[in-house]
Order: sequence, then structure tokens, then C-alpha cells
Amino acid sequence: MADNSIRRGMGWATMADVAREAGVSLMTVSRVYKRPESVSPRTRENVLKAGARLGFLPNSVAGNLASGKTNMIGIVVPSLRNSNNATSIQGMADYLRQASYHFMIANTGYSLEDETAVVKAFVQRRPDGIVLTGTRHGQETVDLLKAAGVPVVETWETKGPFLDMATGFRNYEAAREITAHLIERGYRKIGYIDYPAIGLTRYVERLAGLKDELKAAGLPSGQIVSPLEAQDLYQDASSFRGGAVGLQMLQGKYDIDAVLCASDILAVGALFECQRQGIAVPRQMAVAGFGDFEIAAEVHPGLTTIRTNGYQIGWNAAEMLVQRILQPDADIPLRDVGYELVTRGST
Amino acid sequence: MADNSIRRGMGWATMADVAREAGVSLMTVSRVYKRPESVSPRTRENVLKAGARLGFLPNSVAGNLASGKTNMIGIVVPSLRNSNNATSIQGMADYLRQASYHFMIANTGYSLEDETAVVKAFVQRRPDGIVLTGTRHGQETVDLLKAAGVPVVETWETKGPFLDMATGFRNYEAAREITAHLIERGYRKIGYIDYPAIGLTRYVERLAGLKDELKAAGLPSGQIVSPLEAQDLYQDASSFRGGAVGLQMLQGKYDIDAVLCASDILAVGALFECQRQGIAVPRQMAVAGFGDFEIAAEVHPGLTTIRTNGYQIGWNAAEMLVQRILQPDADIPLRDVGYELVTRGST
DNA sequence: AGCGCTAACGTTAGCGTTCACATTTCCCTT
DNA sequence: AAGGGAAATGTGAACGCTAACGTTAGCGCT
Repeated sequence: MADNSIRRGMGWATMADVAREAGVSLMTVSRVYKRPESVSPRTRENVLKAGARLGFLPNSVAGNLASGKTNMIGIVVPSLRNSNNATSIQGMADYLRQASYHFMIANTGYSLEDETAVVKAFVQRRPDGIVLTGTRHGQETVDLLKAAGVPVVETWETKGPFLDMATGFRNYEAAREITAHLIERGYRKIGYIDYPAIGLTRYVERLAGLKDELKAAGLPSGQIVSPLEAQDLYQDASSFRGGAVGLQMLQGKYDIDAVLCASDILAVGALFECQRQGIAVPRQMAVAGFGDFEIAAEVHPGLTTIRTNGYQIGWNAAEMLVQRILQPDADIPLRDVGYELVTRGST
Repeated sequence: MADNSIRRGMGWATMADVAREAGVSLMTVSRVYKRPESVSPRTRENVLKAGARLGFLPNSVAGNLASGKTNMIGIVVPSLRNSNNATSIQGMADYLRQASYHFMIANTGYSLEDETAVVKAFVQRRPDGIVLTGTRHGQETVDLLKAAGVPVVETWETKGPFLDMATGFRNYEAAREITAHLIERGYRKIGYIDYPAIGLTRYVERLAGLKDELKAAGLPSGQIVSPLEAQDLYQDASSFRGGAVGLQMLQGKYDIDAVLCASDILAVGALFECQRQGIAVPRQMAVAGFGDFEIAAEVHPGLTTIRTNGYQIGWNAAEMLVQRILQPDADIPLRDVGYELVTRGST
């Protein structure tokens, strides 16, 4: 590269190069790539040809700086391995793609400190919007987002207060409903395998729903274990192993005839443990989950669970952000995607 | 908030504002945030305090433009739902985090056209590196990446030719090994549930390994189905349902006593189908998979499979990119993460 | 005191695009 | 043929930061 010019460029053709090649002004080139319809067809063709000849690809970093828009969304999830969010991420990805946005994604490992770090790093890159998981955030995170004035969607919950916008389903009601189903089926000694008690509000809600429903039926409500407290044992708060261990813990501490789990993965893990122990499901033990992941319909017996529309949550979140970006003072209300009790052979 | 630093810009304090506030030059402020150790502690404190007072957060978009580095990696995967890649994505995320890189991610839905579109969009954002899944890419993608001169890692395979760098494991050998295991266990009528024949080289390799091993043992090798050809039935090329349907297809067409699957998810789906049909595994039917996902150890009976280190693949990919970025002419050789046959109750 | 060396900080000139506005071109009307 | 208005194109001036190099301050050494 014997280039004696003083420029610090990266070896790319720039709009100026294309402009020279096509014999038009720089601004026309910009228009061709950004709002093609604002340029006459003749000129447009010329410019595109010149661009192709030079292998030109617009540098969006420069564009972002000049326009103050990045067409970038930051997505914050607790974990990347969690099939829980995978579907909702796909929903966001699908919406964002067709709206020609891209996204960065980062995981917090369920830590508020990491969330703050992630949000700070994101904000420095000036995304046009941010998606958070849940409604529990550190003060610093909140301040940061407020100062940044960036549109935010919180997902998976419908109970505020929210930072800005939100989409999710009613965790409390869903938990009551599936608990009521267990009671109706005749189960009385119901155990619950919970997530670590780190204050994730959607799990707090689910637990509250369970307890209230049990109480309403005059049943005891102390049979709760949280096998995942020993965090170092698990790469993720949701795991099959956690469900298996949870069942063992429940068996060791209580006399139970049904187990409800905070997620399908845990529930399937508990179901597998029943199979290993030769416990007949649902005759000797009922098992129920939360989420209706694909596996819930495939295990034998099928898993009774709460169907939630994670894909829709993701899609909504993206759509709400883009709406707000296009129309900054639009009032965008909470979107409840609903839930549905799905009863299968396991109860 | 009563400061007049709200310019034509985005309402953010800039380095110039901080410089004024701290009584230093703009460049010193830049140094404080970018290479703090290059500034005297006294000045640094002053500047940081001034920055905090103004709520300053460096604008990395501007920094990226000026420096020509984005500290951004683009990750291209076929699907976001696929637990297959989830672990490897987490591996990349973990490495990149500690190296203070971020990443964008996009899925191709197993389509070459979409891959090209994704890569083009990524390249416009001038990432410092790109991770691709597999080695099968359209010509346009290849040209684009070559022209961009951006470091690229291809993942999951060890058989070139590669665009640039690569990390993965030997799919062909792994398939031979698990096939040999089935034969050794006495199974003779081995069926295979494959991915759609869209030319993904890692699955082509696996199939070749299976066939060669069968041939070497003097066994027929025609018992192959690809239940996922009917793509519209599946949100993803890997699904439990696909495994169940695949088993049914095999049963309908052939007389088999063992089924090997292109992934653990398919295998577990097949295993579930056996349970539903009351087929005893492994007595009447052996089932084997590929990947050793968490579920493989949890199902009952446990699934015989090939353990691959997806996390390591992701970690490697990120590490290789960063190495190359820091040292552009380093020669970075292929990294084989190996594999391991894990035998469990299902065979 | 004079010299040189280094650490610390400052100045200038971009990076490649888009915005806001100014100017030109083109076509239609009368 | 002239005028008017919209469509098409052009002209600086940012956007907020960093590379490269220049300058100054501080210190030890002879």
C-alpha cells in the first residue's frame, strides 16, 4: 500500500470517490443510498454503477454520527443459553430485520451490576432503543437510561411501574390458574420448584400466585424449594438438572403429590427424575411447568403448562420501540400477550 | 441539568463540554476516557469529576469513526432458537465481554441469500471481525468479505478451504466413531435422521462418516430420512418433533434397530417417540445423537452421543478474532476443539 | 547554567456521512 | 416565449471523536 496521501482512511471507497467517479456531488450519492426515490432514475443508475465499480459500501458509522441515528437496538437478557428468551429474541430479530434495524445483545447473568455495565456500554454506542428483560433494575441503570432519554421496553411482565414501555403477560394470574388446575385435579400436597430468590419480579409474581391460590383453597403453602440457589452448580437459572435436584429436595423435605415448576425446563427435569425413580406420572405425582416450550408437548406424558407467547413478546418489544422512534411522543400502552393453560398427560 | 451544553446535537454533553468544565484541552479528556494511565492522576480526577457533573458518556459512534475501530463483532448464525449455537454464542459473549468488545448478531434461516444480506449489512457497520457458522457461503458473501478485508472465523468445522480462520471439530470422524459404536453394540439395521439436504458441510460430513463406516462394516447404508425437508413445518432445522417424525418415517420405510440423529434434539425427539410407542430403548431400538446437550444426560435412558464443546468453539472464535485484530498479520491456525463419544443407556 | 530527555498536555486536521438550505433544471401553464 | 413551481442537485457546515505531531514542563546530569 504505497499510499503517500495523508488520509487516515481505511482503504474503502467513500461517497466522495463515488461522486467523482459518477460526476455528481457527494450529496447526490448520499441520497442514492439513503433515499433512492429522491433522485432521478438516470442519476441513480449512474451513481449505483459507479459505486459498484469502486466496490463502494456506505459507512454507516459515519452516517450514524452525522444523523444521530444508529438503527441499532440494544437487547439485554439474563442469559443467552436460556431457551426461554431464545424465542423472544427471534421475535425481535424478525421484526427488526424487516424494519432494517440491527441489534446488539448482551447478557447479565442475573446480576444487577452486570446489567448496569451492559447498559452503560450500550448507551455509549447510542442505540435508538433498548430492550430489557423484567422490571427489576439497579438505580444506576435507571438513572443511566433516564439521562440517555433512549426508548426502553421491559419484557415478560405486565405489572409496573415501568421505565417506559412494556410487554408481557400476567404472571400472577397464570400461576393461580395452573395451581387451581392442580387442586381441581385432586392434588393436595403441591410442591414448587422456584428460581433463586433474587427478586426477579416475574418469579416473585408466580410464587405469589401459587401461594394465594393454595391459601384460597385452604391448603398449606410451605413446600417450596429453590435448587438453583447453589448458582455455581448451574450455568443458567433454568436447567433440567435443577428440576431433578429440585424434586429430590422436595421429596427429602416434604410429602408431595404434585410439583409445579417455575419453567418447563425445570418441570421436564423433574419429570425425567420421576422416570428414573419409577414414579408414575400423573398417578403418583403430577408435574406442571411454565412456558410451553416445544419439549412440553413431546415428553411422555405431555407436560401441563402455561403457554406464553415469547415470540410475540419479542416482536412487540421491537415494534413498540420502532413506533416510538418514528414518533417520539407517541403514547405506547402496555401490551399483554396473554397466556393459556395447556393441560396434558402429566397432571 | 441547567447547563447550556444542549447544542444542535443530541442533547448530550461532549468532550468539548467536559474539557471546558475541567479547564483542559479536548484531547486530554479523550485520553482520560480512552487511556487513563496516560494522564496524570491529578488531571484525570479533575476531568472525571467534570465529566460526572455533566453526565458525560463518551459517544463511541464518533470514536469509531475517528479511530476506524468499532470494537464490534458481527455474528452470523443460522437460527437464534437453536440450542446448538446458544452455547457457542455464550462462549463468544463471555470472551468478548472481557476483551471489551460487543457484538451484533443475525440469523440467516439457513438461506444463502439472507446470509449475504446480513453480511452486507454488517460490513456497512464496519465491524472489527465477523463470525460465520459453517463453511458454506454464497459467492457474493465471499466477495464481500474479501473486499472488506475484515477478519473472519468460520465455526463448527475443521475441513477447509476456509475464508480466513476456523475453529470446530472433525464431523466426519465423529460420525464414524459413533456409528462404529452402534455396530460394536450389535446393531445392524441403522437408520439416520438427517438435516435437510441443503449442503451444510458439517452435516454432509456427518452423513459421509456414517456411510463410510457402514460400508467398512459391510452394512447397507440407504436408511436415511430427512424429516425436516418440509421446512414449513418447522421453525428450525432442529426440533424434537422432527426427531419423532423422522423415526416414524424410518419405521414406515425400513426395518431398523437403531437410529442415529444429526443432533441431540432430534435424537431426544426420537427417544420420546419410542416411549410413546412403547418401544424399549435400548433393547428393541438404540438411539444416538450428536452434541451432548444438557438434556442428553437427563433423559431416561441417557442418550449416547458425541460430546462437542460448543462453548469452546465460541470462545475460540472470539479469541482468534481479537488476536488477529491486535496483530493483523498473525498467522492463526485452525483450532480443533475435539469431540468425545459419550455412551449412555440409549445404546 | 546549559543541555537533553521524557512525561504531560495541546493543536490541527481529519474520519465519512447527513442536515439545512441554496441553487439549478425541468416541465407545464398561459 | 416567459413565468412559476416543483423536482433534482449542489454547497458549506456540522456530528463528536482520535491520530499524529507539536509544544511545554519538569527533572537529572554534567
